[in-house]
Amino acid sequence: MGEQVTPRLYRGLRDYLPEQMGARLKIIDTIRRVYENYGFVPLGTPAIEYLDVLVGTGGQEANRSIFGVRNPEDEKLGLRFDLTVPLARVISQYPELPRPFRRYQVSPVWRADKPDRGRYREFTQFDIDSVGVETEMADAEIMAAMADTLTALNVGPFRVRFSSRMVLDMLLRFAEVPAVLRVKKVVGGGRVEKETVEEERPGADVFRVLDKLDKIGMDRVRDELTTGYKDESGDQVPGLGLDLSQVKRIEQFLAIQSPRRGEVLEQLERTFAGVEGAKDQIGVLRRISDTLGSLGYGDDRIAVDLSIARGLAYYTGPVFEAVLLDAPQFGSVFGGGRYDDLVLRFLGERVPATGASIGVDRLLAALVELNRVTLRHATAQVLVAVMDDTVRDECVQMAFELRRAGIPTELYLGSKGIGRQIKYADQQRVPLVVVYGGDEKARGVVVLKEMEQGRRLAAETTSRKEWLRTRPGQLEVPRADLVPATRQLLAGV
RNA sequence: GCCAGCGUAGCUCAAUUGGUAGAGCGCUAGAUUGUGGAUCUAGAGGUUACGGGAUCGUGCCCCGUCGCUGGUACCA
Repeated sequence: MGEQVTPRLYRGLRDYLPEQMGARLKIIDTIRRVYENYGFVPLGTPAIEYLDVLVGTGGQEANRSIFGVRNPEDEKLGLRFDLTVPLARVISQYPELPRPFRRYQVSPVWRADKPDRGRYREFTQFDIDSVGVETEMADAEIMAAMADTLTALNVGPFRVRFSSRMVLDMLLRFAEVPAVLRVKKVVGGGRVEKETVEEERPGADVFRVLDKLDKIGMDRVRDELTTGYKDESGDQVPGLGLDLSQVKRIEQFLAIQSPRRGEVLEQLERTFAGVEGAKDQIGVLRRISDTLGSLGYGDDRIAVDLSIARGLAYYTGPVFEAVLLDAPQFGSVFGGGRYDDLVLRFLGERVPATGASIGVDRLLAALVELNRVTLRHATAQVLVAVMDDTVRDECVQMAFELRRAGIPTELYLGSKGIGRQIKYADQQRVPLVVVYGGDEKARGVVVLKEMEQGRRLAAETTSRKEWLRTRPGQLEVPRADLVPATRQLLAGV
């Protein structure tokens, strides 16, 4: 025999054992129902794409943490890192597709990042996007679908928040932040000698810092915008070198907060009164807010939050994200926005598009933590136990009667005794067990065992004799009534 | 990527100043005359992450690799 191989999983990847997989599929079904209710149509694309399709000809795969793929022809291939780039390719490749093209797609994506709590190298995204629509009604519709999805998923209280990339661009103008910042940065440490170098950073780097506001607080944000600071571990965090008047204006902007959407927008309009183009952009947000309001999406579920700074490189208009209020540590479970440059790379033209993406795995992790999903190993509602060979044929018959009646049923195919069989059902949380042996056969009945009820009653007795005598949670029905009696019991479970 | 800590049975952990590994839970089988729980009995399961070094001798010390955890950076 050859050398044995250690069974193991590449870091950042997971198996989905039946319990988790069942819960995932349920989540996916629920989301899909909502998306189809909005009339989005399904799309599928391959996991593997040409590298230049993924990253453009610039070849920045290093900082995009793409997994490469080796093939026999030695071509430059990679695994998709999101579902939006494949969508852009499809839009460009099939001009015959109807516009607007409103599609949903649920697929795994891969990123070669450092795995972290709730962050994996393979994870599944479920996206909706509307391509070819200019109107902000499309953005409002995406947010409504986000809210409806989270409601359908029974995640508990949540908040969808939105802002706009344009608003943040205006902030740079308002605070007079230049397009290019010169940043002093310490490199090295450890075995390499430390030295200070100067680096050019885009003005939009300000947003990267603002995004940390929740996490590190205003004092630290102020430090990082100006001179930098040393954190607990002694690491020097470089500052962006802004001056105090610039920071003051940014703080003035960040102070615009209210649980009421209308109020935030009013304040913003006042603050940005002198900024060119501000009125138009704020008008877009106001129309979105009004539309949502008239549809019954109140301030409790959807809010305007100017601190959202997600994914700026790529968005060109409204941006949205959703957080679970009972599980804020999971961050944004659902996010998106408008990105009108989607197809530029392929077609050289602008095609307006807006959409959102929900992280199925992060969501499941949050729901497990919140105790809002039941992890059940079994799909069967009924286990037909087999007492011995003399009743085997009839047990097989019964199992198929139940299946043909549409009741998910497992027929016990192992070789253990009746006690083990019931334990097997117990461990997998199969709610009902059919027991049928010589006694039942002689009397023309079957025994239906309600496992959950038995579990409760078992706690009340310590004597096995008593436990066996009462046989908690069992009832006998005529053999002929198997299917209707089972159906009735399951309705009560 | 960087910093720190950790890595002993499926899980949670124990093992006195270095003297060649143990418990609970779980699992398996059985008993309680055809029933989950409780109880009782028995059993399986570990090259102490991996590789090297120092030592008469190491789970324990040193070096390296890998993995995990926390922090930090990154996150289209």
